[in-house]
Amino acid sequence: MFFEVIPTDTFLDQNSTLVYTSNYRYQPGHIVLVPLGRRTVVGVVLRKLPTNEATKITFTVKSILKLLLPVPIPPHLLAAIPWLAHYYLAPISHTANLAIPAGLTSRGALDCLSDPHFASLKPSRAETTVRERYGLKTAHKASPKLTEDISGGLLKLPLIPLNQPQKTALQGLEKAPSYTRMLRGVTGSGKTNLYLQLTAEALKKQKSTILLVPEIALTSQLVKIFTETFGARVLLVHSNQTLAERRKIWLKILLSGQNLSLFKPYLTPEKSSKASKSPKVIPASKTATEPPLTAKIEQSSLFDNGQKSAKKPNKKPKNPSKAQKCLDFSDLLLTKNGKYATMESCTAEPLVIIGPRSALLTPVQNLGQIIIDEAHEGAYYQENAPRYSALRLASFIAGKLKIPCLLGSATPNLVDYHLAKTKNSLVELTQKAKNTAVKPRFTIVDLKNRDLFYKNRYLSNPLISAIDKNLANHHQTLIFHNRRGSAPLTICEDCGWQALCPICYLPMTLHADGYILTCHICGHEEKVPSSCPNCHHAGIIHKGFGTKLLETELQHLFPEAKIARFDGDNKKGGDLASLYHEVKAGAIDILIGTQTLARGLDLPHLATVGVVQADAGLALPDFAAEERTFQLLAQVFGRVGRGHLDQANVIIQTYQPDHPVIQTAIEADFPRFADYLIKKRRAQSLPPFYYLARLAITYKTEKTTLSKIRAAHKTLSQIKNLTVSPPTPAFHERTSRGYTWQIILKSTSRETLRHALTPFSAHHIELDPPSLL
DNA sequence: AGCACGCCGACT
DNA sequence: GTCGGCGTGCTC
Repeated sequence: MFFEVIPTDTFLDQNSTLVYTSNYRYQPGHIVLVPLGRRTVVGVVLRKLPTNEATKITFTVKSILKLLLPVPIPPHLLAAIPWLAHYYLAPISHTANLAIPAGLTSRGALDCLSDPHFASLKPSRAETTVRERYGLKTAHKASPKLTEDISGGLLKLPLIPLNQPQKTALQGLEKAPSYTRMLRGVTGSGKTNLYLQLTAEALKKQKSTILLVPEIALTSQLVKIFTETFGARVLLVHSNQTLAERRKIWLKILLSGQNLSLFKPYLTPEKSSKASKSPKVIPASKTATEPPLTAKIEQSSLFDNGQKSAKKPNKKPKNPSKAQKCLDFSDLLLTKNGKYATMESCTAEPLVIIGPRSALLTPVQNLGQIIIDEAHEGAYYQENAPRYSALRLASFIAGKLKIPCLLGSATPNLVDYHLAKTKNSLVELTQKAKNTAVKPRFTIVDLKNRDLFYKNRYLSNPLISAIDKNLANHHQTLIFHNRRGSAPLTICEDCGWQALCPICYLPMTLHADGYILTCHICGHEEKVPSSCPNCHHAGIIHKGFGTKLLETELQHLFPEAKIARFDGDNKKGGDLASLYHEVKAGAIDILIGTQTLARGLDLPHLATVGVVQADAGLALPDFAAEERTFQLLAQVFGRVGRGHLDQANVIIQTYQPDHPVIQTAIEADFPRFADYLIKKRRAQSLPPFYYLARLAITYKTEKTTLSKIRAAHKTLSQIKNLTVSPPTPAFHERTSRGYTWQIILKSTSRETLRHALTPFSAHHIELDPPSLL
């Protein structure tokens, strides 16, 4: 039999899959080990080749070496691999990596042999089953409990009853004509409540839910309430987990509700009528001719408890049967009595999986719905290859499984909003659930009017007065500024030398505590030079200002105040949680923060929000700058006026008081903002009216880069229905990999873009970039 | 990723 | 003349 296999960790282009042979009945979705060139890589079985295609094979076919996991990944996940590769013009071997368990890369495959969660699937002498090993209850216990649960005591906490607008919204969502629908609900309108309701309903139907969140923060109310409501059914996936932990969860999801008796058919090789007709076949034993790596893998079966001692490097496998024994799962499933541990009585146990982008690619068997919270968040877009949007992937999966995919946000991305609206799948929740909420009083301070800044150059007089007042009343003030560190630029006054990161060639940010320059891209650190490395002049100066500088200024202005800074710099310290507790308890007077702080914190003692420069984000040369500024401001403003205090005010410092983004953000009028932006986008031929793509070409030398990009430009310019920008140096023009130039492409047809870019698939291609920076 | 193949620059 | 740099292409 011949199988089409998607190899991982290779640079095969677009849709190249490879053909391998085996006598075992592999299923689509099986994760296997295959020889590739001189290497051994992990691959995913896409399908068994039909005989008519198999007979056409002219090349020599190698054998699949081993089955790595007994259960194939679910069909929707398998289908996502070629779909992503096609939709985003990414190498299929890269998209395949997304669907296999964390850390199970070709390089890591050997390590996995010693990973207990992979290796020790073998039962002990006792009658252990795979399910028990993973703490999965067998159905005869779990199943009846579940039904009771839903009608009565399933939920650990009762659901909060929906109010009328929420009920109406729920009905609206049910009526939505497309699988993907959007819930635009203002802060406090009770989106979470709807998510809980939908999840409970899915559980009732024995269906699992994937709930995507931008990131799992310690402070996340959403995670807390879901765990409290659904108990052990909730599985969290997050980046703080070790590879082994994530793999364990991945496996738990895969095996949850699996009927293990299904494995039986392919445990036995087909009583093969000898190697079939035309194609030349290298049997598994022969492929392991030379390298020690192959020999190692062949000898140590994944299911031999990973005893490394059993391996003798350099020793060649003795016979084919030994190698093929890897496929024999009988010891995995055999009980002491020599019977197959059949799981026929098992029913699928529905789960609630909560996690970031990657949680979408967990192997859920009985998926009933996908919910994406804060669907506008940039975290749903994967920045590194393969670049993709979790929203689009979720839509694909939803369509494939004919299940709903719900996008929830107060300030959705324009493209998604427009799409939902035109597809009649937009439901809006415009009322706050609690009527205790107060509308904050907004004060706009024009940064051009320097009379308002005589007390401090960064903080206006009204803002300083407000802080004074709050200190007297033991209320909190939040100072928002979306720039970390002390100063973003360090330059030589004399010769113009600039402190650049030696790796990224981008300006480094001064962190005045410790007097260190840090690259916010790669994390590189170095000391501030005492004199200019270029001209030896002593006049090194720092320009611009960040949160650390504001902290110093505020401490000078209010020496008695307790000040805390929340930004990416103290995030990893782990003290964020304790800091948050202090803040919540009211022990902190002034909070300074970047967007890290803007996200969903509930601050009961907060009376004033001060935005240091509201238009800072608008200056960026990027088509998405306006919507990101609106989203950020809406979030920041939303921190105050939640009904804890009877007074709330927001002070906005800006150079552009009349800018539509600032105006609509103050009025919390998303529809009007969307209307303004959609007109602009139409006029400028930008998304959602045009599709965008970015082609970036990198070479060692500037000369090569230029000649290649010019050639690309010439070719692309000849294509109809395609707008091609002149070649420009990329934002990160110079990196350690070389020089990068780019071309921006626009078209009303995504297909045209894909076609045009296919010949350049070896380069960096980004389709639907959320930003052009 | 690795590895082979092939095309231009400084050397015994 | 060749040794060897890296830029390019291939892996069922």
